[in-house]
Amino acid sequence: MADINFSRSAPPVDPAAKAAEPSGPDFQLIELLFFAYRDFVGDADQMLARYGFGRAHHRVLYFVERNPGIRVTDLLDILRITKQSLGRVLKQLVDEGFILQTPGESDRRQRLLHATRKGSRLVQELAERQSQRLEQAAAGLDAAGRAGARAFLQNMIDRDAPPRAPSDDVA
Amino acid sequence: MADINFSRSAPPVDPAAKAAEPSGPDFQLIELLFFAYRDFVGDADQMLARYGFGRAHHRVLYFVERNPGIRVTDLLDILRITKQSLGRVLKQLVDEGFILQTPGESDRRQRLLHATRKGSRLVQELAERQSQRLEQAAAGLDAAGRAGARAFLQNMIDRDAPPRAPSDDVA
DNA sequence: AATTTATGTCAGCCATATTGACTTATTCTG
DNA sequence: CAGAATAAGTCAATATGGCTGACATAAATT
Repeated sequence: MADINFSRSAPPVDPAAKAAEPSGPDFQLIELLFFAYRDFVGDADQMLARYGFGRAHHRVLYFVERNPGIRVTDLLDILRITKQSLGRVLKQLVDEGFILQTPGESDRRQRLLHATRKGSRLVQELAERQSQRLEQAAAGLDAAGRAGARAFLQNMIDRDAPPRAPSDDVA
Repeated sequence: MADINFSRSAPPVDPAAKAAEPSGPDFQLIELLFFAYRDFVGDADQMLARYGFGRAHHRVLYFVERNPGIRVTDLLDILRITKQSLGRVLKQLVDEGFILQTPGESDRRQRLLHATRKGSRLVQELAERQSQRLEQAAAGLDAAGRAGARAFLQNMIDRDAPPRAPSDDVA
């Protein structure tokens, strides 16, 4: 694969060519994000396959573990998927004992979601593997660099949760 | 959605709680990556929909634009998909005049790929929109922070392109 | 009592990816 | 040169994870 222009090989951008500012889009950074995220989720994909799960299961289980007792509606808002899409993977996670549903105390229509011990353990395993990659990536950086990386990602996120049309799906 | 534990709302991690180190996986950073990447690709998705394209088309067109004259095999190696998957979107991009195929000069089995002017223009538009988000995210950072963000992403990427089994698909 | 809300479900469709099996050119090699 | 290897393409079937639309049920609200 001679002379392919992506991150793993020679950097396409000469760091010394700083003079002419109107250099257009930062292709290097765009590619960095693409490859970094791919490898990042790839870690989890491998482990999930051993359970017969996919990324969708990971996301659901993750946010349930991180938000114990979350309502279905709120989970849908975080994931930004439809309840039909959620339903399929959630059912599997419940059937296989990774998530538990309990009726809401004040509102018994709710089916509040909790990770079981088994579910928590899986989330933990997955997070540890992903965190390992993140720690190694941060290892070469000083405090300012690490803070910068975190702040950069934080700033990339839309401030205002893009408004849902008032009667979207949760109608 | 009271008290949901994700990046947009109150940070789950108290920055002052620095004492006990064995704090486990960095959930905050994991979530930051998830939401940041989602919004990042969301920008492109919107524009692509106007052309009847999806993310797969974007990736193909992007790497062709960035690697003019690339061979199909090398594109497959970058994208890490099968030629059948590539075939579908590549055909559309060629049929609709975004990509051009030219026979290799020394090896006429090759169908070297080039973005047409139309294709380049679309890549540019998409990259500008994505770059705008990246620039805004970097705007609040000093030089050290920006360098840190870039280095962090770079370090997240697997050094060694994970070895393909010697006769994987390109058989 | 009527309406709204929270949740779930059926059916069908789309986009993207996979495996496996073959075909057609063309190049390389013994 | 004959045969093997390589570059590319194609057909068919399947999986995953999304989507829309149409309903159903139970519980809460008005």
